[in-house]
Amino acid sequence: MSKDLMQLSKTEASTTPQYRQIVNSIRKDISSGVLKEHAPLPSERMIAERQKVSRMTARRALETLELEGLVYSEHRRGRFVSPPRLTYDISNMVSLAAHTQEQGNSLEIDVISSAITDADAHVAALLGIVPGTQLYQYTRLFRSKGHAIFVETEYVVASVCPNFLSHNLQQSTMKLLERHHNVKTHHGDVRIRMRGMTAMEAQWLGLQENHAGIELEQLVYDTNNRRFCLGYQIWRGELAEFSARAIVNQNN
Amino acid sequence: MSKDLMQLSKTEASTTPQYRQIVNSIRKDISSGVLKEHAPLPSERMIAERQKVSRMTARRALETLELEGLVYSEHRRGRFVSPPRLTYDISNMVSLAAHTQEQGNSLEIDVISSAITDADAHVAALLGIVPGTQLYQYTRLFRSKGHAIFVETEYVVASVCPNFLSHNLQQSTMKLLERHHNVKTHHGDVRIRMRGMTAMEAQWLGLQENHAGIELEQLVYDTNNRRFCLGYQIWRGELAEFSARAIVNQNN
DNA sequence: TAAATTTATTGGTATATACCAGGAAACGAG
DNA sequence: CTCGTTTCCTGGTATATACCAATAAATTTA
Repeated sequence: MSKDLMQLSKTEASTTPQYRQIVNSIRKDISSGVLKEHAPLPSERMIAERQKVSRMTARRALETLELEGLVYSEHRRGRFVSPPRLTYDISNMVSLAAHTQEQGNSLEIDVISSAITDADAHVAALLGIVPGTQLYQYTRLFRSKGHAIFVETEYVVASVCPNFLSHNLQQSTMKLLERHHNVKTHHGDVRIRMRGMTAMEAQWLGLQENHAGIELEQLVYDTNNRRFCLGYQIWRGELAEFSARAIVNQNN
Repeated sequence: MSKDLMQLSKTEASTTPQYRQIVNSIRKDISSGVLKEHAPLPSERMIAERQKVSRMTARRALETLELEGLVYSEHRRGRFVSPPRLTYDISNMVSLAAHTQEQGNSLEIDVISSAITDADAHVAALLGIVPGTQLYQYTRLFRSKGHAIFVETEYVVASVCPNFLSHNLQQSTMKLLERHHNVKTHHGDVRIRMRGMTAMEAQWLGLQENHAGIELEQLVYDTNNRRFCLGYQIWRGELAEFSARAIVNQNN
């Protein structure tokens, strides 16, 4: 046994699990720039063969990198290096698109569906309306440079904006409401939580079911302190970063 | 083949993967209350035997439930039902402990370590000080009803609060700074992101490496608009929910 | 050339097996 | 009754194998 190998056996080789050694090696390749953003990683079988491990071990290594957020997987296409996170200022509810473009990132919007629906118990409770009230509901996919970032579903109280769905929804809906329906956004109550994606959400984003995501719930109030919109964004967890400014309450 | 089985084969049995059927069945047990919060789930081997699947399949089912946030795993002890999330209002930087207790939840604080250190490049850049500046650094574990929730590491500029570490750190440090060092918190810049836990963090929280977590970074300013504290909280992802109020900027 | 088909590659699901290491409870000795 | 040891149970790591399903590229066909 060479001196080098003996060194290894005292440090990494013996104590660190094999799959974790693979993780470390790939992590190095990513941080050093050998693997650039959106570059495909070697496949499970490739790693298994080259590193002389079973495919399941290679797989475990790649899944670990996904958990860490360094890598994402497109369903049955392969795994790729995650790009840097997109920071979303939660104070900026009015025009995410414009703001993102200022940061130098493009932001494309696809309308997946739009419809008139009746409020179910959950939505009604949050919006403070009676169940059954008419709502406009629409789901949109947000992409940056062609890569899907998050999906948003919004529920708007229909009575405040007749014929709302006749607008082109590939733009800020808050601005639409202000311009055409005289609804001025005053503030929003925001909640952020982590959860796995549903089959549908994963499909929209081109990922696999249960991909780790961050949900952002927004309950939007107008200047008369009336709730008129409820929105749910589900972000690819590895891409999201939320920023906010917290002001300390004086009478504390 | 019985009529029941034929029904199944058209709906779940044939199309849905076995591990996902197990997931669904356990999910039902949780939502229906058969399995209560912190109750132990059946072990991998138990599920494998009872459902007549291999242990790896049972394991996959349990890992999926972890990803969904319904279940958490304590290192080599077993898996348990996640309790409801704890909501943390990010505007309330001053006294999380007091606020949490108002909600009816206890919050215990353990001091894991505390020391005097020199600012590294990263911390220095965020705090706007020169690298090497003296800092107080301490790490604390926050628990509710005995269950670990998150770990926090804070860096406080030493010059603003001489002998800070002589205080009992099992309380709000912002209040300590205000009371004893005349440092008044004015606001904080907060960032929230998802990431896997390091080996150390996982150990502190009694979880396994790479458990999905949410990191909350807080850069705290005093009333003179000077940055004096940088904090990192890493929450168990399945337990965290962050709330905030976003005020729309008038000149938008 | 354009459309349809075949083929190779990728990840997804699943089994059966083996050994290791940490935690907890049962047990036995002082 | 308490302290230390043993034993059992848990998840953690790892291999080797098999077949499926979706994608994408290569190839054939019209």
